[in-house]
Amino acid sequence: MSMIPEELLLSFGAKKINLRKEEFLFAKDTEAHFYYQVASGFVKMVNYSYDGQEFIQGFFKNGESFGEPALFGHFPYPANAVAVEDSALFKLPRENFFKLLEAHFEIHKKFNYELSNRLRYKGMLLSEISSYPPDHRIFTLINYLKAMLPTNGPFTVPYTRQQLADMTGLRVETVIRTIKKMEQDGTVKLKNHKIVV
Amino acid sequence: MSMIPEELLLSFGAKKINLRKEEFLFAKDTEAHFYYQVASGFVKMVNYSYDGQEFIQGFFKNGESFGEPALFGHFPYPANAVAVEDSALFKLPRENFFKLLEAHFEIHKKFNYELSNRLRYKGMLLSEISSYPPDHRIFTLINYLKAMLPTNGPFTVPYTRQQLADMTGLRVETVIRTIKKMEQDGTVKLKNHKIVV
DNA sequence: AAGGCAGTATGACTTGAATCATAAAACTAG
DNA sequence: CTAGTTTTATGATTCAAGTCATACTGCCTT
Repeated sequence: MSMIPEELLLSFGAKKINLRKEEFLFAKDTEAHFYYQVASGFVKMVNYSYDGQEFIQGFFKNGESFGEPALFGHFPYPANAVAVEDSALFKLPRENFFKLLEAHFEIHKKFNYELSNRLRYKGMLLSEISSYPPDHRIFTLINYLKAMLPTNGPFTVPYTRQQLADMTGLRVETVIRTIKKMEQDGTVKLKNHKIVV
Repeated sequence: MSMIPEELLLSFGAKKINLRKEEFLFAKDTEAHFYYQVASGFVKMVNYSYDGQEFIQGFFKNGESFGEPALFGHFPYPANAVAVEDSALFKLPRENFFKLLEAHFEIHKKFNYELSNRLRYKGMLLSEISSYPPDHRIFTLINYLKAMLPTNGPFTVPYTRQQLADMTGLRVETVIRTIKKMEQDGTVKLKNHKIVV
C-alpha cells in the first residue's frame, strides 16, 4: 500500500526523521527539496488564513506521500505540512527521487494514479463548497471517505467535527449543528459522538 | 506547447472531431474511454448543481488536454465537458494513449507536471473559497492567471464576470460589485469593461 | 476520584453575500 | 441600422451561516 516500498526508499538514500505532534515539517511558499512519505503517524497539509482559520488540503498516513506536486510541478509548497500526532517520515532528496522514478516505471504510473485521485477529491470539494449547503457538503465528504475504503459495512468517520469543518470550509458550530440534524433525519448515526454511516 | 504533438497523436490513431458551441462532449459520471486534446476552440469542464448553478473546474484551449485524470485514476468523469465555442478536438482511444505514454517517457513526465499544476490551482481555490471574502478570491485568481502567462506587462482577464463567478463560487452580481470596488481602490483597472491588471 | 483538557453542544445576534427585480450598455447577426 | 442577445450594472430585501458567549460531556493522566 506504500507509494514507494521502504527498502527501495532506503536503497536510494532515504533517511528516517521524526516529528512531534503539532510540529511543522515545511512551510507554505518554501522550495521543495525532498520527497516525503509517512512511515508512521499522521500528517496534514494545511493553509492558514490571516485570522488563523484553517483549510486542510489533506491528511496523510502510513505509506502515503505528500508534497510531491511541488516537486513534479516546479513550484513552491502551496501549503504547510504539520504533524497531527507524533510521526516518522522517510525523507528522500529530490534528485534521488527522480532517479528512483526513472528506474521504476510502475511507481511513476502510481504517482499519476495518486495525483489524479487527489484532483478528483479537490474537484469534488470545490464543486460542493461553491454550490451546496452544509449538510450536502458533509454528506458528500463522508461518503467519499467511505467509498475510498476497500471494506464495505458501517464506516466510522475518523475525524473530529473541527477537522470536518476545516476540510469543508465550515465552522465547527455549523458542523455540529448540521450533524445533529442529519442524525434526526436518519442520514447518519451517532455512536457515542462518533459519526457512523 | 501541446501536451502531445499533433503528428504523434495521429500516428497513434487519433481522430479529429468537431464540437459546436454549447455542445456536450461527455457527461459527469460516465466512463472515460478516450484521451482528448484541444486542436482549436475552447472547452470547459463544469459541474452543475440541481438548481443549475455552475462550477467551472477548468477551461482548456490550444494544445491542452482535459479529462485524463479519469483515465489515470480509473474513475468516471467527475464533471461535464462542454464546448464554450465551436471547437475541434483530437480523440485518441485510451489504450493507444497508454501505449503512447509508454513509448514516450518525456510526455509521461509532462502529464505529471500538468496534473501537479492543476492540483496547485485547485488547492489554491479551495483555500480561497473556504477562507476569504470575494475581493480576495477574485484578486488571487486574477493574479494566478496572470502569473501563468509567460509574458510580463499588463494582463487583460479573458473571462466574463459570469465566468469568474463560476470559477470562484460567487454570483455574478457579487463579482460585478466587487470588481467595481476593486477599481475604486485601484486594485484593478477597467478598459471598456475588461479587467486589466 | 479529581483535575484538566479536548471535543461537543446550544442559544442569541450579526452580517455579508445570495436573491430578486429591473435596466442600461455593448456586442452580434441579419 | 436595427432587432435581439449577452454582458454589465444597481438597488432592495432576505436569510443561512458566521460569530460570540457560555456550558456540558467524556476522556486521559496522575
